[in-house]
Amino acid sequence: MVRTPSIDKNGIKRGAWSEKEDNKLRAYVERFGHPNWRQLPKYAGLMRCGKSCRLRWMNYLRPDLKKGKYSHEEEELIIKLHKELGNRWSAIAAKLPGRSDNDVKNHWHAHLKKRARLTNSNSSNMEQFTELSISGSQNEQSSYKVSEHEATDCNIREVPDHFDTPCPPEVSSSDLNGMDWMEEDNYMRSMEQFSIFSSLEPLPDSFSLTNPIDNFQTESFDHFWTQPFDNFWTQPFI
DNA sequence: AAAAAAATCAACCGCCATTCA
DNA sequence: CTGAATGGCGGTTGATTTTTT
Repeated sequence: MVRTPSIDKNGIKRGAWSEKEDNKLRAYVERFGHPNWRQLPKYAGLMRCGKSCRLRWMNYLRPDLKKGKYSHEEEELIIKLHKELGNRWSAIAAKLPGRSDNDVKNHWHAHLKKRARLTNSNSSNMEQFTELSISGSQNEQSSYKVSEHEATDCNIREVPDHFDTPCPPEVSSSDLNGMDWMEEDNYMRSMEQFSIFSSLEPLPDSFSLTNPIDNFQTESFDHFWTQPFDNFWTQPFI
């Protein structure tokens, strides 16, 4: 159900995400946040575009995501909200804690569209509606099993708190093929960066002091920008 | 048992709104 | 004001799985 992994002409990886990539992205976002999605993959050691990283996080890795079957209440709410808001999936998803817009949209097209249409066109015929609801539920038994299985396989909460990727990504000469000097420099730096932060569990205080995100939260903007960038090359990004 | 059809859902694409220099 | 960069959104695709024939 996922697209075959491939690498495009710019060296950007596409298609299904591997567990290793998920771990890198999760570790990075949980530690440093995501103030800039476009820059993130470079510093997280991912050969993905920022858009792809954002999508993966929002629709799959976010720790508050709810997996598995939709409750009857959730489905009724989606139908009601869709009637009010139309195809504004993000607005609808915002009312359903733990559900992403993509997930809600998929569920609508797969399960609810037909039901909503029937409810609208034949709202007086409750018998027919009930019958369709029951057959829908039977179909969903199988999809629920799949979801449950997938959730067990991929559930973030099942993975130990400290993800198991202590080793930095390997750098081979083939990785550098086709890169100009600047890309190569950035890539090598990101590898170094990754190896630094992933090998420290937990990070020492001295590192967190130079973490720009922490500084943004605790120091004034001016104070932050007047600090010397002693270890500029090993900071995540600014 | 095999083939065909339908269902599923993660991922991609293109567009638009916002921000910032 | 303008244009580039970025984030976010909705529509669509396509590989895989499940169901039906």
